[in-house]
Amino acid sequence: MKMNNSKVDSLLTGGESGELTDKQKRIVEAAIEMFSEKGFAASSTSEIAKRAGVAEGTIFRHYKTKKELLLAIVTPVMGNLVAPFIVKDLEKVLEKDYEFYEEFLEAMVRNRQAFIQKHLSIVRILVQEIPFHEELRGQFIEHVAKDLYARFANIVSHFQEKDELVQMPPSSVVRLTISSILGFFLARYIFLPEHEWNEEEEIEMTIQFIMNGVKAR
Amino acid sequence: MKMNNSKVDSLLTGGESGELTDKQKRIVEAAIEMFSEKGFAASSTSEIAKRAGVAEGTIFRHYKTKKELLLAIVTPVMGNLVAPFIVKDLEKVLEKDYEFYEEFLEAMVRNRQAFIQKHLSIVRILVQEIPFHEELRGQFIEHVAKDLYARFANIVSHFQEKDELVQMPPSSVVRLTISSILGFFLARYIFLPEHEWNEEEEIEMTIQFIMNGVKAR
DNA sequence: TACTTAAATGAGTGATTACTCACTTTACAA
DNA sequence: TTGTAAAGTGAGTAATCACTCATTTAAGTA
Repeated sequence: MKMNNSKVDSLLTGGESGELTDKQKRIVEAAIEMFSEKGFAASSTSEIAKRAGVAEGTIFRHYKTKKELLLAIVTPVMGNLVAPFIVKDLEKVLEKDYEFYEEFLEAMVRNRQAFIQKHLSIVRILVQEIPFHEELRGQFIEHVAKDLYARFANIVSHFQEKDELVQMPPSSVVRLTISSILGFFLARYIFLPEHEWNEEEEIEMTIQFIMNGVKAR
Repeated sequence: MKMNNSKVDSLLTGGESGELTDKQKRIVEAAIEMFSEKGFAASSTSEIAKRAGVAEGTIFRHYKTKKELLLAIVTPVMGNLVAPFIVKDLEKVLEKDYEFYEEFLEAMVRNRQAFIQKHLSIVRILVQEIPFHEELRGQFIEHVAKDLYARFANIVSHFQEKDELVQMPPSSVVRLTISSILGFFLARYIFLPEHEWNEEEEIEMTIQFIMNGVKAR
């Protein structure tokens, strides 16, 4: 297996069962590969088993259904999408660490980019499967999108109060900021992954672009 | 059928066979619904036939394979994604109709938004299926992405020469512009379609945001 | 009206699928 | 070493799938 095992270790062992058995790891790894390459619906448990080097029945020893396997893979990653925003005493952290919105923005973009890079296949699965799975979409909206918007809006308010950002509904600043970043990440990682991207330059440019778009005038 | 038939008429009859028969139309409409709701792989020809009110074999009278049905649906729409940019004598059109990049941008965003709205289900299918179908992705890259970038870059150059836009590689301006718009459209139509969007306001805001990001300083 | 061609049908086909379960193998404790 | 529980296996199951094709129906022409 050429798979980078840190992908399995770092996020998928936080469950109630703790450590995954070797075979379970291989099942998860094979499923991650297949789901991201072919999509959930076009990936058969038979092929996942073959790829993992286990019997098909073994998959169902560990996961009741094929869908449960999918959810076990994407749920932790989805839960972590908002991670940088879940900080106690956010105001204090902002005051201490980020004098300007630009600094916060840069830290956040780089942090999320590193996260995406690290869990690329799983993020791909998430993006690709959300339109087709009600429970996934429901979770995404309730536990990611809403939370992200609310917390991010607080951050924007913080910098608006320092007259750093343009006076506009915070949720609008959030929406514009996220759209730009999302548009870049999706093109970069989902739609045109083979394109030659100068990542560093694109990130820098995106941040400047966003800053020019939302700074106080 | 509650389906708006203009979706079938306006883009899917330009083929070599001209008019579609009534049953063919119903097959296409049912397939559009199913593919966009469930994805290609999870949509069965049996269910498409049932939804269209025809026998399953009828699908294969008109389309050799299920994949051919998919391609017949998305290919015309994909070909039209670049339509606004395929104009003879582009320079003359720009000089005559668009004094500022902002005017061009607004016209283009509204035009594409109207197009997406009109062919929403098909655009959804396209976006959802591109990661899984090599030929789709190949076509998208060769006939849409590259063309769009090249032509858009010419447009940006045009306005840069008028000192209207910041001096930066045209392809970068294109990338930033498209990322913002793409991010908005994807959130609006694919990831969070149930959210209450004030479309007019969001478009206006997005255009101002982009202009602030790329206008000459 | 009869004949021919085209369109549509639906039963059938071989393959594939998610999952089950009887059996086998492995791991652990006494 | 023996016994028990856990993990793993792979043949089998009922259902589903994309597609075929013999037959029926519909449409058009003379």
